[in-house]
Amino acid sequence: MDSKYNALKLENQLCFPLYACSKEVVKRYKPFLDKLDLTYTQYITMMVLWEKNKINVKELGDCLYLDSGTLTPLLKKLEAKGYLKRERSKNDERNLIVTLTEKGSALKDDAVDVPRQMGQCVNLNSEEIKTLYKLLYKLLNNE
Amino acid sequence: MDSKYNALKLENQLCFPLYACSKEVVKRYKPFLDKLDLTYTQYITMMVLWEKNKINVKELGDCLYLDSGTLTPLLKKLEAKGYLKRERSKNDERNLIVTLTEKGSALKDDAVDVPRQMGQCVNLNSEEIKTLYKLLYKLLNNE
DNA sequence: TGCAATTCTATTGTATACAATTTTATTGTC
DNA sequence: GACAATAAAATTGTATACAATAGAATTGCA
Repeated sequence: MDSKYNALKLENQLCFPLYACSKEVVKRYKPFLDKLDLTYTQYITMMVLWEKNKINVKELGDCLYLDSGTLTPLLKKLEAKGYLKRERSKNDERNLIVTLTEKGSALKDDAVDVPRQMGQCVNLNSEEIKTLYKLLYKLLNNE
Repeated sequence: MDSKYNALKLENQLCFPLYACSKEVVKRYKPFLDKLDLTYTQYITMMVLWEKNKINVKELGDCLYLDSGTLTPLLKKLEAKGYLKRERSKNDERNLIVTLTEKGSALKDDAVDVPRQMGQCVNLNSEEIKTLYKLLYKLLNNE
């Protein structure tokens, strides 16, 4: 049953479970994030802001592995919801600085329970999670 | 430095490296798939067809974790490229059967080298790949 | 200083994803 | 056989992603 095409089978790919798993996990977030009126991408964007308070689009993109083509419309939506402000840097007008508003900051308290709730949707023990985490970052950074 | 917000840091999430890694790996496929004029999603769709030759949209969606909203336009594009045929089942007109064409079948020989080329873009040894693979499927199926 | 190269954000165009709904066909039940 | 329930695709609407390009500001250097 061995052929030169074996490597082309979906079940022999590493990429596919990665792709499918990523979508699946994002989907499991949905019920929790719906309550906050955030999409997954909006959620991880807010996460960065909760840590940094203020950041420009370039740095945000470096954190999230996203470019301005994705971030510009996303940040406009989060601004429309009142969670952040977008304004050009005084020092360098090329930079757009994103700042958390009061409302955006307050949302952090509503979100604080999401990671624990998600943890209960994942049937891996802490050892497995640690291993998976390390392998993913190794692959991501191609060390 | 410990606060109730620690769990909300991006670096403490499992979901994030999963999400970022999935996109990164798809991106590494691009140069190889460009030569075949296939996107990543089109590529994994063709993979299923190379194995099954003939399949309906529902089963294809079960294999790929995609629904008709994604698959219908994608299959129309692959049909336009001449790689497959789309026709209703005679037995049950609800089912749309997707069948590989000669041209689609021939593409398999051009694609056969892609997995090996991709393997060289991934800096994990075979043990790590096996571990990662198992953990991803465990998470995906939530066993 | 002048201006080419670079940097940063926004825009455009294409391709997913997926929830919700609609359309069409088939099944199950009385 | 009528018809409600179910099933499969397609459609609609919204939100990413990202390559390629454009536009504006800044930098570097002859």
